[in-house]
Amino acid sequence: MSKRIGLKDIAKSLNVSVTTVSRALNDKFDINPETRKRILAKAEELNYRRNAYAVSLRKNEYFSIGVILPSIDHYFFSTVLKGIMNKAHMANYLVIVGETTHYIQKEQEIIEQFISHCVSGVIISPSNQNSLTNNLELLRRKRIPYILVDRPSLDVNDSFVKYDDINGGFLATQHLIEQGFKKIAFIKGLDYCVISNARLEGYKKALKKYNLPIDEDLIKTSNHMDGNADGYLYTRQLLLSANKPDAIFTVTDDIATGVYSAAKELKINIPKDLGVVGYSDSKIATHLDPPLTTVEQPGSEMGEQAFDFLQQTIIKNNSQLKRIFEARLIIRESSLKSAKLKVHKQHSN
Amino acid sequence: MSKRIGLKDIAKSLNVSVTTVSRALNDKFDINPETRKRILAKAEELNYRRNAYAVSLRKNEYFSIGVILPSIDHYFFSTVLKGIMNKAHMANYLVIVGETTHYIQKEQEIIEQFISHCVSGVIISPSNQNSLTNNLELLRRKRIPYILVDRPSLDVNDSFVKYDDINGGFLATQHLIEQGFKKIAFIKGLDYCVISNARLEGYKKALKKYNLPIDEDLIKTSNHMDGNADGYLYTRQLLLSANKPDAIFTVTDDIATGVYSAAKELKINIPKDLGVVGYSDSKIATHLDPPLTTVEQPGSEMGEQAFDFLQQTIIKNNSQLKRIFEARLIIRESSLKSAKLKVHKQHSN
DNA sequence: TAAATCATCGTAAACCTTTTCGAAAAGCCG
DNA sequence: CGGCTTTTCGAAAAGGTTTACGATGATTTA
Repeated sequence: MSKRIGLKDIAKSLNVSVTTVSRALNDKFDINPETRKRILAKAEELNYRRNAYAVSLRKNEYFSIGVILPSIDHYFFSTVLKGIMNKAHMANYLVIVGETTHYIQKEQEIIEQFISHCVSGVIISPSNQNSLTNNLELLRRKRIPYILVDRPSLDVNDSFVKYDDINGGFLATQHLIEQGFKKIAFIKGLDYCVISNARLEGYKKALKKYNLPIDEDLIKTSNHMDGNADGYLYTRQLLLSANKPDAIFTVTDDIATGVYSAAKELKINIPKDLGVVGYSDSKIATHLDPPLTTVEQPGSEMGEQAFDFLQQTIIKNNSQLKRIFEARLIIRESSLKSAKLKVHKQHSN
Repeated sequence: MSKRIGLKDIAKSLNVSVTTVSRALNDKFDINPETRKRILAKAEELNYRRNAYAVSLRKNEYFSIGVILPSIDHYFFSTVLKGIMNKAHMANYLVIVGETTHYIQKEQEIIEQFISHCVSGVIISPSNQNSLTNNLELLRRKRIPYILVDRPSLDVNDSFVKYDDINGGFLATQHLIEQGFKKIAFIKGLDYCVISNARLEGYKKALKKYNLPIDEDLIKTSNHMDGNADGYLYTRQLLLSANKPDAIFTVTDDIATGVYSAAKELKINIPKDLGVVGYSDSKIATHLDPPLTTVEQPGSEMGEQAFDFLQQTIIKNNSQLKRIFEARLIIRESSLKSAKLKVHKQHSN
């Protein structure tokens, strides 16, 4: 195994001191341009590379950030990561990634690992609201700045980046109402999922605004593991009941795909007999037949914003940076009872 | 800014030496269990965390690997990353990720960054065949082991993990032929894309085996930037020409979605009037209408295998580890001319 | 010409750990 | 009780780099 070559090796082979070599490579002023040239040439010849560990240790600055995501192959999160990495690369930060696969235990291990590796900051989309308090406390005690992504914070001092899910739910539901659907079901996520609850709140708000009754029988809960299957089952159940809805709003696009399957099986036409609106504008949405109306979630933009916030916090010690992305409805065919696509106002309240 | 606390702080507050503290925290044998307990308690109290940089520097072992992918939000790559991270987490390796967005310049920068950060090894899915030689040379000169993912190597000594794309192309085409399709078009990728060429080879091989003519007019080239659009355009072109095919095999599922769009627009029924087979079994495949027949690419498995290979190379200095994953056709409705799903042998030759 | 300035370089400490070596103290044996 | 091992600990070096400081010789200034 060939030893990694360092400043010492260059110094020895040129009969100068390590300091001089360091000065040459770092473009310091107090060095003879002549020897500088010789050193650079030698460094090139020996294929020298800085040892970032030694540099960081000495200068006490660690140019790396950690990113913690629940699931990396989920399209939304992968775009968030893309946004983060894009900005991070430009700012010369190293990006260390950890995937929790929704286990709080793993989340904690990753955080511990990141702390040991002296990350300058962390961008995290917590797996679970309950775990949040304990695991984030680890970072707080170490005074490592962090930015929450797509999850609201429990601590008022936290910085975060999220979507306006309430308004998202509102816009989706309002759109269905304005299209003439009268009985709108909602398939939501688990009870402790704050995002799902926010969308549910928006859903209810819209119903109230248009004086439609809130029928708890039309609100179903998916356990979020296999959205497709849940969507299928609940849709069957809903469409076969006496209390049949004429539209379904789902908390994720994934669930909406299940709605499609059930509708097709029962020979119910989307959108004429059943309006459908999903959430997230995932890749699938445009490829469904008919294309799915959904609420946009520009993950990449959110990732970039998160990195910007983190960098500001690291450098200027800023705190309480918050950004709520506006919800934007993307209207496609699945919700258009009247075939023509009407222009629709995007904001409410 | 509160200073990071180290061994020294614990030592001072307990009136012992730094060595003793280190021994206690590392469970060495020559330490009094009594003092060990005191030290551990103090470490806990002060919320001490190892400085991984100092440890690595001293022990000269760097437990991290770098992963370089062309595009992180591409579903296949995100599953590869998932597989890698899964194994890496268990083996206690830090995972550093870089995304080239298909720029060889960026790929080089990332590699340089990784070298500086003393990664123990690299898993890379190169952006471009041409860049490969130069950029990998950087790693080779530093004797940093690397595993190629989903790209064949130019150097016979390289370790890699890939799919049997030739057989994949063969199986897909053979399946269409056996379903009764006579005139099968192929929409391929760019000319220098080795993967695309392998699938093309399989396509031709199948045609030859069944004594069907190879018609270059039926072979189209997508530039791989917007598969959907290319698929749409070429399909229109093909279906409107005199030399109309009755089936289309595409080099990616993405392109196949374009085929669907065009077919729907021209009111051509899939699969009755047009058989379609894609490649990759991406998320979309099952949600298309009809569900798309495609060739499987279990990215996660491949990622795990890549990590295993890398670890073996790091530890036992192995080389030339190669694994070619079998191609497996996933038959769905888009290719079933005869409605019944017949059992199909998976291997050829 | 003595003194002051300048350009260039080296010495040594520091960053935080681990590890080798040796030292002190305590226990054991005859 | 003298010599032995055993237990427990500390001093110091090492890992690769940066930096404060001092040193040297050359050049300029008065």
